[in-house]
Amino acid sequence: MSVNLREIKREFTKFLKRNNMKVTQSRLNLIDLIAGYGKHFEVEELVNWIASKSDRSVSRSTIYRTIKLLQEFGVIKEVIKLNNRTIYEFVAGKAHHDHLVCVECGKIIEFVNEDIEKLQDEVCEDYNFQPMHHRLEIFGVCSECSKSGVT
Amino acid sequence: MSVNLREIKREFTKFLKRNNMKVTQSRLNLIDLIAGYGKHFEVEELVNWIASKSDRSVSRSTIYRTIKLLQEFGVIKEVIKLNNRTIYEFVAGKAHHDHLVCVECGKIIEFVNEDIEKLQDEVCEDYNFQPMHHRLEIFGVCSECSKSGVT
DNA sequence: ATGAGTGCAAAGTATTTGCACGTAC
DNA sequence: GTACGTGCAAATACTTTGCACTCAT
Repeated sequence: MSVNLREIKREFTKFLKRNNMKVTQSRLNLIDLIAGYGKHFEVEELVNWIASKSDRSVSRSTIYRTIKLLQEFGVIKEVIKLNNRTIYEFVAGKAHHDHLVCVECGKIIEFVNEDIEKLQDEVCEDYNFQPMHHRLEIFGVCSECSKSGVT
Repeated sequence: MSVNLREIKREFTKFLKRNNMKVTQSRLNLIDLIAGYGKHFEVEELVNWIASKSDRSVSRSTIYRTIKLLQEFGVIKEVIKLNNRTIYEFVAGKAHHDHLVCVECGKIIEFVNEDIEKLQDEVCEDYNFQPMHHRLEIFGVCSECSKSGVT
């Protein structure tokens, strides 16, 4: 499924105006770039990838600053926190999902489970807690690694 | 429920010997200290708290090094990763649980939900993924903060 | 006696920030 | 024209590491 980037940028533009922020090339470009990267990413990785493309450069600082905005706007999420690494994902147009993380090869598997979501909502109700977002990371060994590795 | 620290230290001693590591005062003390601290903690917090106690000092380096061992041994877990903070918990003797984190006041609420655990196992089976551990963080606003704050 | 553990200070990462300059409005 | 955004380099925060000394075995 490919999302409509034009639509996202139009909405992001509204979001920026609504918050009295400026609609800059960097900000709009970053949406294209992150969407173009097309997979889970870390900032360092993204910085290097963007630098490797001749056009539309965006500095590390602006990337950090814009990622925060895009998180507020809701198209990017911090999906994995492993050791001191932060792995982000462009989630626009995707159903909410959680992740299996292979500690051997680093592979990230996305899964959707409505029942888990429902149970979480129930827990929150029990505690009168208003959930904003959540992160479920299951760390383990993927099928390929458990096949090959004896460990 | 209060855990039997003596028993934990005895087991940790075995663990160290099994791994050809030395059973030092620092390592055993840290178990007492962390258990004595009695709540979720960050390293900086723990360092300061330990420094404030006159006896049994343990350096920051050793704390970091020992926390890793205690995680392997299984009595400590990284339960929350928020921004660039890592919050640990002494989990020995506690049933597995997950956390609600109030983004307003920082309060951490523990909850247990067997059904969520079961569903996670099912997901892992579906993907032939061998789970080792997981972390479920639900971020939101606790009952007290939603009462008081208009935001 | 010996090698692993400890504490310190230095180095390494990841992220944030001050400031001068550029650009959207 | 003005204020916000950007890029750079410096600063910060957290964690790891090299090394000399200490302690468990």
